[in-house]
Amino acid sequence: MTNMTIYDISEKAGVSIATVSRVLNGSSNVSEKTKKKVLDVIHQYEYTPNAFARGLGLNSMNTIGLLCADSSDLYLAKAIYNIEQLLRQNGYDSILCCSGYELESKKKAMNLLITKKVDSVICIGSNYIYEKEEDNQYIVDAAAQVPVMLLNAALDAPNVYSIVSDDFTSMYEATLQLIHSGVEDILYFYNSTSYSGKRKLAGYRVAMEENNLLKSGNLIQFYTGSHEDIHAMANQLLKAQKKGLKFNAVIASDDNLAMAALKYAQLAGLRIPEDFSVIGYNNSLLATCSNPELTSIDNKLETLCQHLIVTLMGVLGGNEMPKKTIFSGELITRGTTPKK
Amino acid sequence: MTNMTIYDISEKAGVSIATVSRVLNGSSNVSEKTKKKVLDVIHQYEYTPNAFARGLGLNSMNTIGLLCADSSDLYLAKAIYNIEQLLRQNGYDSILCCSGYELESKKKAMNLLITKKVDSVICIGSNYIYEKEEDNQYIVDAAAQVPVMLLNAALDAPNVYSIVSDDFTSMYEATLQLIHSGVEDILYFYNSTSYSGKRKLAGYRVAMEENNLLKSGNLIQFYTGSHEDIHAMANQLLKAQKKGLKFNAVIASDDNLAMAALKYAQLAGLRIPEDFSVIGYNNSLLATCSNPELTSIDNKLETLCQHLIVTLMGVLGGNEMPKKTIFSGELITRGTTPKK
DNA sequence: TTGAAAGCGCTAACAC
DNA sequence: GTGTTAGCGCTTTCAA
Repeated sequence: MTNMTIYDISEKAGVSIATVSRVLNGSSNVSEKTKKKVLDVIHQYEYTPNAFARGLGLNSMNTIGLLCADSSDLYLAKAIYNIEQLLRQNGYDSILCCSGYELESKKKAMNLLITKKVDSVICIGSNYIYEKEEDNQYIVDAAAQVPVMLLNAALDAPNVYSIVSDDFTSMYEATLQLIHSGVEDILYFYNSTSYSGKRKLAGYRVAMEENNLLKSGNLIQFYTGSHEDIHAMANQLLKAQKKGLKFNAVIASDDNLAMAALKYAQLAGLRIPEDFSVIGYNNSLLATCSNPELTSIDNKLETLCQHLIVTLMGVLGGNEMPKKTIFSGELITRGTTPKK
Repeated sequence: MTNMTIYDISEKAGVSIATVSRVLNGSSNVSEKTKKKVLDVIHQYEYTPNAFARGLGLNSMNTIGLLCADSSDLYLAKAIYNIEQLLRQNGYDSILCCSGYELESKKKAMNLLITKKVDSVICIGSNYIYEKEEDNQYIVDAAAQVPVMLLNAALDAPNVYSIVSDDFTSMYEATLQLIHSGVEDILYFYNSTSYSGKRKLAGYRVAMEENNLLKSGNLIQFYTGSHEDIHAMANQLLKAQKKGLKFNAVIASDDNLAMAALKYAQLAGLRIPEDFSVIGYNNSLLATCSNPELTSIDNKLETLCQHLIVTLMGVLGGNEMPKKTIFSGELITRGTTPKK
């Protein structure tokens, strides 16, 4: 029998609703005898408390809001999965909201989550933080209500906690390594000016400039099309080459773009890695699918997620927690870069 | 100012809470004048109704539960994304639960959703339906409470609605086409015995048997490892070949497995498609990443999702809706199969 | 250790 | 067209 109330149970068990409530919430002030009596009835009727009523009283549903631009993005999807699991292990449920990439729709999604009385919201992906300070106001506003966790992005504001991978250093070192192996005309291929997007670009840029290799601004190529349209990406590289741009390597801000670089090389008849090198980012499934397999930067997503949840649980538990945590990435060398 | 109640608003606007409630819910029985007055106050104070209180009264939160085994699966993630968007367009929110692949954890996740008083639950992916009838009881039980929607799976039970792609026919025709182009030793590579998994296998099997080509049971290879471990998959094929199994084509039950087949061909030094053909399933991002690009079956995920939502909205609106809807897939021919 | 009762914020039936 | 009021099911003081 379902849809029973606490009154039904109290009646069947011959106690008051307060006692039932105490048993339900594990209060210590109940005698073992009555506790057992109540529990028996509860199990017998498979009673489960009404979450709304509980929420109304407590103003919380033990639910965390998950915000992500696009759950079909390989990287974000993986993050969602990890976070979801970890939350459940900690007794929390999650509500997912796919907000899309526009600021306005992000604001809307954020509000929706807040309306739902989530205990915190986790922004998954660096695209939630913008360059202009004013564009991040919606995060600050939300943080006035509940703690806001940022995965792969950072913002210095009250009640906002950032967990990031050190994209700058990862990219810097990957670029340097490629340079040291003798490759000089390295094109940077990216599609996001988000927090992490800028950090990555900076890592590449600094490494190149330190070696006086950033000869042309065209070596930095921004792609604006669909995240899944490998052909469009590859065409952009092809076009750049036809315009006379010289490059014999591509460092990409994600593995999708790197796949396109591989495709470009194939169309241009270049041998990998002899004539042409490619480095991706995220170390996703794509990296082991391609031929040759893709050298890619692993930014330790699982570690980030774990730490995010640890931090969140600390915050919800009323503890002082670090406002920003930084992890290091790691270059996974495979077949698209020259062997040392 | 946040955390205001309907009482605060009614006071400021000089009306009763009932009138505020009416304005909130768009009831027609309010004069334009008072309506505007109330709306002004609401906007001024940025008041938003408490979702719990509303839920308590209505016993609904306009929320749909999404059940999916693993949101990091490329295919499932895409489905989630589509469904999420469509639901929001229809004024519904969604709660995602990643259940994992074990029956027990699926039952738990299903119960959690029901406890949350969702208005319906959508099971995303064929793995929610099992061969044994008793293993599907949890679906039947859930359907006693709220309508259950099945994406890519089917179950004949009250209040359960199935939206499926005709996997049997898709696979049958793809196999036939490969046979007609002169390929005979076709290996079937799969990793799921779910509803749709069985239908796909059957399509292959019938096509092969009709042509007397299913010479060895070993031509049907079941893979049990991780969905993401391309190397393990490829190794299984390599091992089969070394054991003397003869095959010059692989039809896979998803694109991941097909990627592994491509990798196998490369390791075995086979030319594609001259010596070796591959057909995948899902027409995912992977299909355009590989080299050569993968011939794959598109099962029209977006169409399925759209129809699922249309059906769900019908059901929630109290209309009679079809219990089972079937769509056709389409073979997208690319570089891994012989040109006609 | 237990019970009675006052909310929590909203909706909807009913009265005016 | 508007107001009054009785729930919705639970948690939590406060008394006993």
